Amino acid sequence: MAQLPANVHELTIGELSERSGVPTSALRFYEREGLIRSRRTPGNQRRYGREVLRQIAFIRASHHLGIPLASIGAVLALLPEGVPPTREFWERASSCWSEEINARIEKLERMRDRFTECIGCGCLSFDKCVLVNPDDRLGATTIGPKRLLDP
Amino acid sequence: MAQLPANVHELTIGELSERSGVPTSALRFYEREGLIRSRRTPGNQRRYGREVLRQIAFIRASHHLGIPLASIGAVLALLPEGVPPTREFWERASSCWSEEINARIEKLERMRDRFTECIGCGCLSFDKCVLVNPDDRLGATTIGPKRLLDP
DNA sequence: ATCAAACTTAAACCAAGGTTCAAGTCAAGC
DNA sequence: GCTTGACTTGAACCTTGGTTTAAGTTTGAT
Repeated sequence: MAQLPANVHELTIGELSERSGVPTSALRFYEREGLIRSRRTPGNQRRYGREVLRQIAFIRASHHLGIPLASIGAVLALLPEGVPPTREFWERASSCWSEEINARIEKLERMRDRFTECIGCGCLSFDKCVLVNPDDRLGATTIGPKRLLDP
Repeated sequence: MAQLPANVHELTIGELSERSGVPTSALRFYEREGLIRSRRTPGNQRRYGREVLRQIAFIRASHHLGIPLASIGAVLALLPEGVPPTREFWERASSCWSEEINARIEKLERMRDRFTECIGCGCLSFDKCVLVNPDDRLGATTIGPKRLLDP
């Protein structure tokens, strides 16, 4: 056996993977995409601080909500280095995602109703039906850290 | 100029594209995927019957709802050839999609609430939080023409 | 010093839903 | 019967969120 933690406060990628349940390949991917960071040993291996565990929890939960990684990354980029994020930070992030989800739910409901209506009236035509060729620029809400920056 | 319709009842791919607003590349793709069909001229060019317009309206509306093309194709495959589909057919398809959308909405609502709760209690940990590592096999509803076949 | 386990990288591959391109063929108006 | 725009095909490419593989390096216990 080898590769046990030299430093109690730092995790190898394997340990981080085991504790988080996220494959190492995904962890490296997250790092390439700028969602998490690591220190490197003199031999170029990754070492993670404990705060990364919570960040990964946030990534997974957010991603499971359907938030794109790029948006999650934009929020995590606001985290100051080293300093543990405040609870307020997570709460603001949460409300940010909630709004996003609410918008998505409303959009789905609207579309469902339109579709049923559209089928009901038998139109399903390119001229009249909003669903067939939607100019739905309204639904294009921006996901991002705006509301975190601007409380 | 060239390629005007030889037959009033048939459309070239360009005409179909123009009338439907769907690029020819997408129309060919739909055909490759089995969602629509075409007759061929002796010179191997596609000609479409007018009924295809309505099928494409259905495809676009369904797809805009977030239904995967494969599921849409499975429903369209039930259309008898040549015979114009009954209104009942579209209504059953509609209710099929509505159920799917409702399930998706409910799932989103559940997740939104869990996420807020999870952030609120400050857990966001791998052990306790359902969102971080969900065993959410319940949400894996099958989309398909089952309900159309089995009224 | 040695050894195996764990790590490193780049590159290829997957799904979905197409778009773009190259190279060649068809249809129709004149 | 020629020209020109519309059509044909296959193959490569795109995005997102990763996984897999190959080949090589580091770590730490013995």
